[in-house]
Amino acid sequence: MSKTPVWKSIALSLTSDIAEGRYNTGDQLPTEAQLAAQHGVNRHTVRRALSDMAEQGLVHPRRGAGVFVAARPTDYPIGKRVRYHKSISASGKIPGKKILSLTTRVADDSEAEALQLTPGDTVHVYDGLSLADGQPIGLFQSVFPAERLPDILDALSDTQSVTRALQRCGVEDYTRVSTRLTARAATPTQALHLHLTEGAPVLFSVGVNADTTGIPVEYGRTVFAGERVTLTMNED
Amino acid sequence: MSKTPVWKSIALSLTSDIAEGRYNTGDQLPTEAQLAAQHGVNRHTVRRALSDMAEQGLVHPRRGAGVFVAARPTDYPIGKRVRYHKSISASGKIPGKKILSLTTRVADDSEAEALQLTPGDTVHVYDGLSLADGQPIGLFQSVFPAERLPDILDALSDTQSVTRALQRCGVEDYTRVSTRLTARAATPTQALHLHLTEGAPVLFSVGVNADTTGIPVEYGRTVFAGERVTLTMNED
DNA sequence: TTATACTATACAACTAGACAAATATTACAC
DNA sequence: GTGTAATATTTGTCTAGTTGTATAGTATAA
Repeated sequence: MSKTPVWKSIALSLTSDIAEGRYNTGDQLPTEAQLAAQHGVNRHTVRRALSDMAEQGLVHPRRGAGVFVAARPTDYPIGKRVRYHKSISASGKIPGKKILSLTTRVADDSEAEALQLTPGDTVHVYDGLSLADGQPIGLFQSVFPAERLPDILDALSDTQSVTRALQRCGVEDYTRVSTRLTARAATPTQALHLHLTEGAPVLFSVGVNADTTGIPVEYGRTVFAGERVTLTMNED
Repeated sequence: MSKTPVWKSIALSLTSDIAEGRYNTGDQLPTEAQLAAQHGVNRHTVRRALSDMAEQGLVHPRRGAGVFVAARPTDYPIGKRVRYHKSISASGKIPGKKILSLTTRVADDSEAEALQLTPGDTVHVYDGLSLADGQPIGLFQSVFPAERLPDILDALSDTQSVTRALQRCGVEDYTRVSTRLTARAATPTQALHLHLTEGAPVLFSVGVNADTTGIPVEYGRTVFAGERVTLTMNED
């Protein structure tokens, strides 16, 4: 899907550098070799970009000396509009949740490992959607050990809150043991739920919460709509 | 009557070659033409197999260069006191950094705010690439207050390490004050550096590090290759 | 008929390396 | 200091190889 040739994006980058005054008229640009290294590309690709700029009269090369800035571009590409993102706290206190399903089944391998269960143990699963101002921002799945928390599903359907449901099941307090994050492309199903186009960037988060004694009580996976969510971590 | 398509058996054959260690991560596979000749098929059939493997993240083609065996996703811990070099070595990979450019300029608004500077103050800027086993995993920009750390650029070009450069400039220790994360689509330039296709999901991270007295010393922005990086947050 | 799997060919885009030509820098004689 | 030769640096050019893409054709099974 990358229609723009590499050399063109390099030419654009250098052109905007000149336009922004990073290089002035008469200045020598970095050598072709340096530019190639900076952009992680072959020298010939840089030459292709420079020759394009030379044709436009922006730079003029001198063999043995270097490439020099000839003039300012009359018009240059301006940066794309910066989008404003809703800032969501990473602590999990997101206003508005919608229950998609509450089920009970056998734990799969990754769930068993995360919750320190033996294969074959059953788990309660909470699938849901996180909302902010009515807009979907996250699609999550919380997995709980059924033996430890037999009544968690009832508590969840009442409160819709993981924290309060756990409290009602005797887990006074819990802490986040681990969190892993990565960026992915939205699957069709995820795109549907999060009102995104297929392939849009999403934040994929996997985490485990444990009670005060260190025993895991929840294994959560969340897919955030990348364009609508910024996770903020404050260490204090 | 084997129903399995030819390209699939080729993909399986190559996959097992990789699994058996006949090709190691980072190795270049035989060229498409060679593989086509070896299997007695057309190059397009080989390409079909390779594109399937690329989708699974097993291999990573580079136009003009060849097809290379991809590395497993790298765990990248973030938290109060994480140091890139240590954390990557701990994951069994060889860490590296590549300096793209070292410059000095006036701070923009967001930088001034993050570093608690007054508008017009100058900053030193370190653009670079983070590597694990030679593969690019992150494209970063570190901004330092010039007045507080006048010699940081020399220290950086010597050590390539933010931690050691700061130490040499009198900052014995530092901690992460804040981190913000979101998912985005790779721009052409970012895709170029990180060896991704344009529009591939990337993790965008913005963070501030402060010294022991709480004064900001570094404002860092990083773009991680989503398919090669998992951020791990350890709460300690 | 229609879709599929594969073949065949051609060209574009990029990498890789080598060497030539022009220029800049340095060392040294005077 | 000045001029000159030697050396290093930088752009220009060439050849070759590799992946990406587009178009057209063929055999086969549903």
